[in-house]
Amino acid sequence: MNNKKIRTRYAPSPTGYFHVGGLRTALYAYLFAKQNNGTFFLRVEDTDQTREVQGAVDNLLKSLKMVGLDPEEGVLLDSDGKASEKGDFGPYTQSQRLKIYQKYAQELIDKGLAYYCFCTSERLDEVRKTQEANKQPTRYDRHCRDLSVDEAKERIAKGEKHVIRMKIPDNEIIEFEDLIRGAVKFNSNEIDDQILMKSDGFPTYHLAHVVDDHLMETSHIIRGEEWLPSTPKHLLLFKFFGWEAPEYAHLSLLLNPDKTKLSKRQGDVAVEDYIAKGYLPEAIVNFVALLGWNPGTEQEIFSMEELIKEFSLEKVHKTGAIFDVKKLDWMNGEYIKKMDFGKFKELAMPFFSAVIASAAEKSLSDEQIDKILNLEKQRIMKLSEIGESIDFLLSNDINYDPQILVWKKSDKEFALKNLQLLSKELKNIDEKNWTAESLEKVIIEFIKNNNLTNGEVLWPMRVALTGQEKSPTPFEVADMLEKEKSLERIDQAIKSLK
RNA sequence: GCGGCCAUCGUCUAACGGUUAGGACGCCAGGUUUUCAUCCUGGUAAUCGGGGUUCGAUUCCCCGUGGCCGUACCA
Repeated sequence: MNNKKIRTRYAPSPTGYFHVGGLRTALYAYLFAKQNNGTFFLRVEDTDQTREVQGAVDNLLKSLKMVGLDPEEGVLLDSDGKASEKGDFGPYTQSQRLKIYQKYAQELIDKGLAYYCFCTSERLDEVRKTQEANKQPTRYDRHCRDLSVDEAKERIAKGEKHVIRMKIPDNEIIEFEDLIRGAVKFNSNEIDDQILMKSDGFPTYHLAHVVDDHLMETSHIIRGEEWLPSTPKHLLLFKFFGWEAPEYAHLSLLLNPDKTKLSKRQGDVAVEDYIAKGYLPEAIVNFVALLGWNPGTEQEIFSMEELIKEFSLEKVHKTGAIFDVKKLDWMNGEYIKKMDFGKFKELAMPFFSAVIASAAEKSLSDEQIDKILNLEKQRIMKLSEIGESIDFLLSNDINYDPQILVWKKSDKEFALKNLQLLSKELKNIDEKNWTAESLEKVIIEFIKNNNLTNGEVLWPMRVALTGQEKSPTPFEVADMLEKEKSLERIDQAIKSLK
C-alpha cells in the first residue's frame, strides 16, 4: 500500500439510462473515497461514437444527484443544473482527449510495444471463423505484428485504414492482487494483441482507462467483474508506460432472478424507473449497498453516513447477487413509515395528483388530502401505490357485487337490516361531529345498544362506503367522504340489497 | 472451444477450523383488527458432489459439477 491520496471514479458510457448495477459500482467507489477522505470524480467514457445516446450524460448526472452520489470533480451538474466540468485533471470527457491518447499510442509505437495493423474486419472475421472451426482460442493472428514501421508509415500515407495494436509478450505470467478477489493470475499467451486505437482515431477502453486513470491519479479502480479478464492487458500497459498501476477491486455482477446478468428484459434496471415507481432514493441506495456487502452485523437499515462509516471493500462479496424486488419493497416501506409526514406529502403529491386529476371529481380539501396521505403512509410500500386504493374516494360511481356487503359470518337480510338501522342512526349525527373519532364512539355505542357485533355492522358499512373488501376502517373512510356522501352510499347499498 | 471468476435456506447474507449453521426478505400458521395492511408470536427452509488435511471441516487443499464473465475497431 502507498500513501497516495485516495481517488476513485465512476466512468460510465453515455449509452442511455443509469443502470442499478452502475449505481452499485458508483456507490462503492463513492463510499470508499468518502471514508478515506478521498475524492470521487466522474469521467465520461464516450469513445464509441456508434453507441452514443443524446442526453444520456444529463440524465445520468441527474439520477446520480437524486441518489446522493454527486461527484465532486469531473463531469458534474453545475448550479444551473447543467452538465459541466470541474477539476484539475480535465477534460473529463474522453472524446475531448483524443490528442492525449494519440500521443501515448505513438509513444508505444516508438518503444516497439505497439504496432500498426491494416487487417480488414473481413479478414479478421475469417481468421476467427477458422479458429472456431478448429476449436482453437479465437485471437488475432498477429498478421501485421512484424510489419516494419517504415512500411506501415507508407501505407498510412497512402490513406490505408489502420488501427494500433498492443504487442503482448509471449508466455509472461501476469499476477495481481485484487482487493476483493485476492491473487489473480493470467498467462500472457491467453491475451489478444488488443486494439488500442481504432481506425476512427478514438481509443478503445483499454488505452483510455490506463492513460486517464494514470493522468487523473486514480488510486483505486472499482469496477464491474466483466473487466477482470482484461485487467492483465491494463497492467501490461501500465508497465509499458513505466507507470505505477492503481489498486483494482472487481465487483461481482447484479443478477436477474435466473442468475443471468441483470438486464432490461426481466424487469426494471434503470434507477430512474425505480424512482418513477415511487421507490425512495435512500431505500434504493440502502438496498443496493447490501447486495454483496454487509458489515457483519444484523443491521439492515443504513443511512448514507452510516454506509460511509461502515463500508469496507474487504467485506464485499465475490458472488453475484440477485436483485430481489420483494426485499426492496419491504425496505422502501420501512423508509416510508419512518419518514416525517411533511416530507412524505411532498414526495407523494405528484403520485397523488395524478390520480386526482384523472378523476372527474371536485378537488379535495387540504385537510382531506392530509387525512388520506396519513392513512396511506402506513400502508404502502411504494409511492405509486398511493391512489391505487383510493379510487372510491374520488369517484361517484362505485360498482361492486352486492354480495360482498354481506359479512362472512352473517347473511343478506341481516346486512340489509343493519345498514338500515345504521343509516337512521348516522343521519342524526351533526356534521360538526362527523370525524373518525366521534363516529367510532357513536357507532360502537350503537352496536352495543342493538346487541350486535362489530362485524355485523362495520363490515357492511365499510363495503357500502368503499365497494371494496380491503380498505381502511369505515370510520376513517366516512370521515374522508363526509356526511352527505357517506349516507348516499349507504342508501345505495341498501337499495342494492333489496 | 479457450481463459478467468464464483458456489451457505427460494432470495440477500452471518458464522478466529469446534455454533442446536444465526439474521433479514418471502412464504406458512397463530394472535390483534369488521376486512386488508400494520403490529406481535411461532414455523418452514441451506453448507453443490467426491476425495483429502485435521481429534474436528461451511471454513484449508485437490478433482468434478454447475453458474457467471470474457474471448469486438462495445464498454
